[in-house]
Amino acid sequence: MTPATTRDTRQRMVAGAARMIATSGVEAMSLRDLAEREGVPLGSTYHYFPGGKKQLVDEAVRYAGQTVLRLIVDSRTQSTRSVLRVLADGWRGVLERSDYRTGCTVAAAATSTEDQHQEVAREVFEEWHRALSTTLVETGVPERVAPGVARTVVASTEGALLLARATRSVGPLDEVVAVLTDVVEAARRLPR
Amino acid sequence: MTPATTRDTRQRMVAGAARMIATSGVEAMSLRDLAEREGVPLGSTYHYFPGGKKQLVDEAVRYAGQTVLRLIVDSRTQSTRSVLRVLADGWRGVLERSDYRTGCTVAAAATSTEDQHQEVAREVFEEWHRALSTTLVETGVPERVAPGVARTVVASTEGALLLARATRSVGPLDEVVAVLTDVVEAARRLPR
DNA sequence: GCGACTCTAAGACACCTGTCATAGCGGGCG
DNA sequence: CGCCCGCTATGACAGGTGTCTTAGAGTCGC
Repeated sequence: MTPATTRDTRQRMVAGAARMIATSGVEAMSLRDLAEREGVPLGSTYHYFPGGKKQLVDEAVRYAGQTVLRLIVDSRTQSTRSVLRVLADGWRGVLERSDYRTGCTVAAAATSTEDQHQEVAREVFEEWHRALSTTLVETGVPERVAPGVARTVVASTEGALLLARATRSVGPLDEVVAVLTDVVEAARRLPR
Repeated sequence: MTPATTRDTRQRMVAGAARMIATSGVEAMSLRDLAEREGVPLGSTYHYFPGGKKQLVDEAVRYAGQTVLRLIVDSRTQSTRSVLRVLADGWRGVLERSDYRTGCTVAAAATSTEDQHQEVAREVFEEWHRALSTTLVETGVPERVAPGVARTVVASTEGALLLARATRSVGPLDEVVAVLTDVVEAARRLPR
């Protein structure tokens, strides 16, 4: 076996924390629960994360952010499916796999009481927005309106996720994506 | 003095809880903090709310929901300002008064770990959606597309609120409302 | 005035939280 | 082999949480 234990345990904690945060929120995520659920010792938490829970949360949020960012960036090459569809399918999977209990890790960080986590959430949201803007421009949306449309896509996706969790159905997500698709199509027809 | 103490103290707790939930989330809202901040005795909590924290939270969420619902319904009469502007101005006030720390009580309930609170959030969201749908239809949006547009308005407003908090600026709210306005206008031009 | 009842005051209870210290296992390197 | 060091295991600590009890103050109607 490779000396993968270290990286492995650490990575497992980050991924597990991301999921738990997306389900319960930052404050309600307990280190004991996480350690138990991931089968790692609680005592080791401060070995891997000397900064304690705050550091672990920040890394989890960045990790979750990168996962979504990759979705957005990768969608640029597969021209058959639009960014909207890729995003919607990704979130649909998260919702269905968790029985509509898990949402967005970054959104949870944004509503944390800790300023530090809100700041990280801000940075991730900004990354998403930039990538989305670029993608939209590349698919024919005028540069002038792309930022506003991209912001709306980010916002309404997060909102739809919220409604989907409360409703325990993907309905809201589908409805919102349908409207959003029209918005992007209309934007593409605008004069450059 | 009128015997307003009872109603007063109770009402103060509900309103205070709504604000604290919108700021810190359901789980992070502490009954001790609330009692101290509102100048009411902690011991009396279970006199007014025999169901404990859960009952208080549910009432706070319904109270916050009704406040927004009234905004939507009332906007029907004042024809000069569209629902979107009324909603945006309301949220802008909440954000600015709290230094971008307070969001939506109902959204906080929707991300709670307690199923009971998620259910209440669902009901409130549904109320908003119905009222908004009706308003949109009355202002010329075809009945066929109104539900989808209304859902998108609710979702993107919630999402914009999230982004505004993380960004500590009303920018996202304004951007989203601008796009949303175009969406509604376009919907009005659709064949009935 | 007096009884009844609403509300307050204070505190105790069990539980859970993040944090950290200390002792011990275990395997890779010299 | 023997040492060192990354990692684990265990448990303690202080502080915070929702909850509930018990005793007392205050006030209203009769």
